[in-house]
Amino acid sequence: MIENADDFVKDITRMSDDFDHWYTDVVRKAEMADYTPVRGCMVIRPYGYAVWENIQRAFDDMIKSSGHENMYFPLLIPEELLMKEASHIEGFTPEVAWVTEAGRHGRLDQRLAIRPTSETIIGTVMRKYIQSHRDLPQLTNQWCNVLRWELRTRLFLRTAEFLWQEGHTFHASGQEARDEVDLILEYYRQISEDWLAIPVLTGVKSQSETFAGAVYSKSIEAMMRDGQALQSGTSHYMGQNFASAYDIGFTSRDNQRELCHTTSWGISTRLVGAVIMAHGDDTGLVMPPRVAPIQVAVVPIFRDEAGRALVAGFIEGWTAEVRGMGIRLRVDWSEGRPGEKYNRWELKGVPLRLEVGPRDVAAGQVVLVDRLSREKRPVPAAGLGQRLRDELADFQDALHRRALDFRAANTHEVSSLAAMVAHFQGGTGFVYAPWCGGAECETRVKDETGGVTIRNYEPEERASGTCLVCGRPAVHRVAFARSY
RNA sequence: CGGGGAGUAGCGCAGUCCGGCAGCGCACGCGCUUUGGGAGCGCGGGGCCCCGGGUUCAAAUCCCGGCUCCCCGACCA
Repeated sequence: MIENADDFVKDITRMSDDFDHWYTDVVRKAEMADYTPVRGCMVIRPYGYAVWENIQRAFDDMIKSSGHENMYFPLLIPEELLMKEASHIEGFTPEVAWVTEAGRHGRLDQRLAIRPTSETIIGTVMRKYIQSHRDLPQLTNQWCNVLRWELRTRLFLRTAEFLWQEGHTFHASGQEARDEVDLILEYYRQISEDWLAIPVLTGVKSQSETFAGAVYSKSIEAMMRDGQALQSGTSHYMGQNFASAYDIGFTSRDNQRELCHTTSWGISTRLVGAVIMAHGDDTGLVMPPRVAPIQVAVVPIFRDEAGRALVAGFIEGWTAEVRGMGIRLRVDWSEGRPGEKYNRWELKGVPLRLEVGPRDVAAGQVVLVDRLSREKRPVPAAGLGQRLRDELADFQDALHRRALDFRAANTHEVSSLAAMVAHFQGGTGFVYAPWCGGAECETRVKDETGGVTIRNYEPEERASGTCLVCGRPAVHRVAFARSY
């Protein structure tokens, strides 16, 4: 591993040599995030945080358009509250951190959990606001941090503390709650595919991977460039499990006391890691334009003060127009040679670069370079804003198409456990197989392959053939993969 | 929580075995020359050698105790 301090591509471990080290090198050298003195906790640096902010904005707009409202709930959850829903406790207790002292003068009569997720406190609070069927549905969301004491951490993908949104909704009927789960899953698909250019499998999780306390969980599953799957968002139907444990009820139209049906759903800063691992290459990051903090980097080239002034005047001639079209453009006036800047912006994955020197000024043009092909194309300065807008849209599409092609090339189909095991001896990617629905067969695959699991499946899709493990009639066609 | 590795300048490391002036590369500051794919030369600043004890004339180095981080597994968004 090369770990020199200078922030250049020559110091990034090659992806093909060691994907894990490549990832860590890129995250740190592109100034996305870094380690801190706090165990398992990262600092998200401005360039990484800006990506998260863009994701936040996009998703926040989506949920508000369908009537969801943001709230904020306490970070600390009294032990008694956390402990009401049996399977939820079982799932989360191992990774919960506790506050057991409260300063010099404070007294705690019970310890307080630092939220690992907020079903318990939100349910407890929201029950006060739900009396009648007229109060439903309640469509709440909060943007916050949570803490889960993970033993093994990885920047963005798994840290003890992370940022996310958690939606929690309360409904009068099960059907309405199940529709909510599907609506949010569709939003997540759009965020991933339309904004991040990462194709995903949408579907339901097997029972063993269902959220602690849920009736069923759905997910979006993306493929990283090492062929491993990344669960990138989840949407859960809780049935009346939480409503029952926390007594979240309402009076129905015909004056009957009924329990709510609830959902919860979340996406996190893990999505930033997904962008890095789904699109990056040996040169560094590749940012999808729609969430790229900088969409166009301009590198001025000049020899002396006179040249500098000439180039500066030329650039000023069109930056206002470009920015006015909502394009995030940055002119790099920092010291340093052009070559150094080319490499820095490529490392950071900026989709488009404009090189502008005296020759270009004379010709009334700029040299356009895109991060995918890295070919140099002269384009006229006249109408540059529209040209850049088109190029960014094309780039977004090309990146998505590349990811689709990559996934297709790394997706396979098998019909027997032997074939599954053989594939994952050295192989990666998604492997579809018919499955009977039995947990034992799922476990068997995991044991025999050393960790391959069912990512998700389309519940409506009926499988033909027989279960890859037990040979009984198959019920579902499911996607298997190694996952993060 | 098991196994492994590492804490020395902002970053990456050598020095530790065999005790004896605190080093190298990059980064950083200044000057000059440069600038269309990672510039060159010169000068310069910067240290709680992870923490606490012990041994010794003398400890980055040896001994004892502790802390932290990273990697690999099992667990997880």
